[in-house]
Amino acid sequence: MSEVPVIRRKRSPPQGKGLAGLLDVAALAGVSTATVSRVLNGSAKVSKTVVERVESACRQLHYVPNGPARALSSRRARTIGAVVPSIENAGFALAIGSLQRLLDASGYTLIVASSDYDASVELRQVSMLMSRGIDGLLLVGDEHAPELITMIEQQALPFIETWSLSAKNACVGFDNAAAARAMANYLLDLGHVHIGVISGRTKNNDRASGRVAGIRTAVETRGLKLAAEWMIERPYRIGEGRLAMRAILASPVRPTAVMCLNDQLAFGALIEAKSSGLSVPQDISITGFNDLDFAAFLDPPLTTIHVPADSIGVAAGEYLLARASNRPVLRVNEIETRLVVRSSAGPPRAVSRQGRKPARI
Amino acid sequence: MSEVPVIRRKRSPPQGKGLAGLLDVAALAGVSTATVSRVLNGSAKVSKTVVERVESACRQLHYVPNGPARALSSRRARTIGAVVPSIENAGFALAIGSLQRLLDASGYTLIVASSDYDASVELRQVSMLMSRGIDGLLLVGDEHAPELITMIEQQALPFIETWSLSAKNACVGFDNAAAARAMANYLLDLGHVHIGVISGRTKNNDRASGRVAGIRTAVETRGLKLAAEWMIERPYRIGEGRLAMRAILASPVRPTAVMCLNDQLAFGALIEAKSSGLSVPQDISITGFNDLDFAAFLDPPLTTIHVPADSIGVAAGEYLLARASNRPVLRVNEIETRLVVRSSAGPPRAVSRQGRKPARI
DNA sequence: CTTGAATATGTAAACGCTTTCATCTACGAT
DNA sequence: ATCGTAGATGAAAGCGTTTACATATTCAAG
Repeated sequence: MSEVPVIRRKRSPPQGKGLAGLLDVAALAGVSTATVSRVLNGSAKVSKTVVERVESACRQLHYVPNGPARALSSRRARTIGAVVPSIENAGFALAIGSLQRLLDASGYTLIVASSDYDASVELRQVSMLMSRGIDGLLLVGDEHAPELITMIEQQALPFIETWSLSAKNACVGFDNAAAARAMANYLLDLGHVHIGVISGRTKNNDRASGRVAGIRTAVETRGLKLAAEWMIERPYRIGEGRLAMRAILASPVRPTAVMCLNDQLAFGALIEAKSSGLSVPQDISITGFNDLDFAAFLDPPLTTIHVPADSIGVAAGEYLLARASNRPVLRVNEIETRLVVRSSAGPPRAVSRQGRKPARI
Repeated sequence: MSEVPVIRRKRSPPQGKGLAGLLDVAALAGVSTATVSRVLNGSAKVSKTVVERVESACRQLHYVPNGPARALSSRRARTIGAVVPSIENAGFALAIGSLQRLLDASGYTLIVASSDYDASVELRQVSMLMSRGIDGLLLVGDEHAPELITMIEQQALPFIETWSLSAKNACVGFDNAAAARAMANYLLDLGHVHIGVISGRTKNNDRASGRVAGIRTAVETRGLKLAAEWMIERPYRIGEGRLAMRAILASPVRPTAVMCLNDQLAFGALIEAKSSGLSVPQDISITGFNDLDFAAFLDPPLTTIHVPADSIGVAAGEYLLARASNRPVLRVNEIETRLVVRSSAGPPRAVSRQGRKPARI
């Protein structure tokens, strides 16, 4: 019951192992830890001589600041989180890459997680990121688990949605419906009447469903309609595009154009069309979406919608950084997409209602 | 000069804003913070009733643990860092994706940074990751800035190198030279004598240089040699592969086979060969490396080396996780690659020393 | 019974920083 | 001289957890 508390230790060998801590730097430089911190963060005026002493001490000791301690003490993690459907998807990889570079240049770190197009996984990932401590969050799309937004707002975490436009949340993206509509109109203008659609999964995916809706609008505006048997939904992969095209070609009446809502699907569709003896675009027109690196190199080069994924990443990063330092921001940042006309789409041969026998399974 | 220290505050409104802290949970559950912590981490036996009270309190308060505080206190960040040359490269994206999923399942977070194939950037990124607090590190290749390894070892940070095999560091990868040698031998066995090589940048890149070395070995073993004018080094991109092929085809004498050390380059090379009127593989054989998703869909399908990038990610993750919990590990984990024979390579037409006029530009 | 493990829980000291105050100098204005 | 003020630095209180150590409590064995 002594009054004197037991001092357990006050660190003498620098930081357990052999790592220098702020205290060691301060001691070497002959100043207080407060001053060292000020020098390191530039958070207050410090005399020139002291700055030099501190910097040299840091160098001598190979001082490496302790992130968690900094985060805990300053209540800022200098970290941004991002949850994308799949990092393996080239578009997202591009955006993430550019975002990462941008953040890095500002001393921020990026943590990426993927939801695999599953809203509940997304929710889990976000809560994990939040408990990790992040100063901002990037999400893809405007369709999430209901608790998601609540949770984010409850903690007052700045966040931005990407790839779509949102009616109420901050966002950087484009009007998926409008872009797809533009492509559909392009085909309609060429004279196509029978249009097939190979889309990505539309569940929990406003980009995919928006694009389909856009096409539908365009088509119906002209008094036409989309045939259900030519509407196929598949994961975004080349092989899947191929299978989807095969199914479409097997239908008794074939469309004269097939819109793929992603370049991978278009790649597969193209392969299948060619390998079943059709020539593109004479026998069938095929279009893509995204304008990935390979699109221009396909045979024939793919007519597609160019989406500047890297700009999305950069814009999202700038927004988040601005929010992190309380700078003013625009809620909506519309990114421009454009129809890239190459040669995988052309006018239909005629009102081709051909009766050729279906392609081989 | 009073003896009684001034108590500045002891938090009453839960955690500044409105976020519940451990203290709040403890209060609600009627236990100490230590017990709550024990329940949350399962780090010690706690009676059933208490566990329930605590869990319910957590739920009621929407308690979200504070990562930085945890990391600081426990000295474990539950975070793994990875520095890859470029996240935009499909191979790395694949590996990172599978690594991320694996770590996620174990409650770990992944932080990815990219070095852009630059050793000094890599060094910077690693030191940034270290100051962020990581429990393990994934690196690509066995060639780094000299200070890098020193720095890592000084902090006793577990790390693993990937994609190559290392003589001294932990690694999961394959023998790049051997894989490329196998491909070269395949071509040599087909009868090719004049072989061109389109490789990635070999500077600071032991994978690329290893592959080139492997080819050289194979060729020289047969008493042949690689012609310098058919050896081109370019960034890993389709367009670059095309340009490289164009240059090779412009040389007075053309090789009968061109080995591309990456599928993107092969893609470009293929396009160029075809568009300059050559048929593949009759006029010229082309091979790739990596077996990316599109390889099987090119025309003709690409003969390439299959590299299971996702397995590399998983194996690296398992290693790091094992190290993090002091489980035993193997230093070297050799991943199997295999030659995938498709149809972009075949026997040379003859001892083709054709004098056709060079392709355009 | 007493003693001693074993078990369950509480207390409070770190963890390595940032940041609020307080202190101390200098120096120009009065 | 005296005071006020601005600028530079130091002292120490947190930040929200984990965890070593201390403190009951329980129960079997001696």
